[in-house]
Amino acid sequence: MRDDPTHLAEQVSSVLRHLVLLLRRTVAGQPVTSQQYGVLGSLEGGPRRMTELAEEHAVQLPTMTVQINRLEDAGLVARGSDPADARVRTVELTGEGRARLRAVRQARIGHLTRELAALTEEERATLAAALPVLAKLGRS
Amino acid sequence: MRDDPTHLAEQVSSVLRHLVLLLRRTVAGQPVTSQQYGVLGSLEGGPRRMTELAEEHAVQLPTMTVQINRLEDAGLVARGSDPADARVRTVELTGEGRARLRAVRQARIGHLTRELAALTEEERATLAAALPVLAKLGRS
DNA sequence: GCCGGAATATTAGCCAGGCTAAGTTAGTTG
DNA sequence: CAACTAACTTAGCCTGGCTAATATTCCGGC
Repeated sequence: MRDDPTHLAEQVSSVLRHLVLLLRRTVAGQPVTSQQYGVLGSLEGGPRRMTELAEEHAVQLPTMTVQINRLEDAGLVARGSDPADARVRTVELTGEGRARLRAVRQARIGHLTRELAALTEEERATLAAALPVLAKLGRS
Repeated sequence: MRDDPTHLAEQVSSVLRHLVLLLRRTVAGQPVTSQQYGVLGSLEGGPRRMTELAEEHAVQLPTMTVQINRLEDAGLVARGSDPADARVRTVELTGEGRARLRAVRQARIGHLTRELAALTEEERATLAAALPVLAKLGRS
């Protein structure tokens, strides 16, 4: 019974709770919120339209509008227009936005790297093996 | 270089993002929010005081006050008093609260169980092996 | 060509859930 | 017993979700 799905589900549930709390602690008080960071990340490859951003982040369009408004006020992104379709607004990183993104990413990866460095080689291997499985969850 | 901490950190970061989005989808539209569910869970073993709850959930006391107000309005918890110290308020599950907790827990575990059942035996074993490692993160 | 419906965004107004600062009440201690 | 500390609550602010209601703009059929 040790490896039946229900028992495993309870364990996963408990670990997930731990990870969520950990994330909350890690993220608190950074120069951009985690949502803002996520949006900036989506813009790294070039301008995107509002609908794309909303879908990618699984939020409604008005939510993304507000989010982008804040980022625009902060000078991290700029709105533009699609010459081919006057309905669509595009959003792209400003120089400052790009710099901020880099800095926050570095801080986050650095934090996580230090956590992982505290593990043994074997534990890291175990974790690495499980990542593809975790990535598969919810895709079914 | 495949298993160095920084590279692994980037992968973990990406998987975490996936899991957070997954959780959000899973949780949306349930009869209690995930925070409320968490608080109800803390009360399962009997009455608790406000400070305890706030600490356990890593929020400030006023935040917990509001949370408990809502749960009380919904009839899921009841406030009481500590006879030994009139300053402290205790919080406990009502019958309805206990029933709701059971129902939501069952729904969540069920959902996760179905996800896990879609994996192969081997994938589940890989995941199970990684759980203790994940649980260790952030405890350093 | 233009009229109605679809697509793209935004605005407005609501709710949950965080926070800090300030206030109240009750214990504790010099 | 006066002053401090502890436990909560209230008030006011912010982020980040949502839906419903508006512009605008595009496109297809007549």
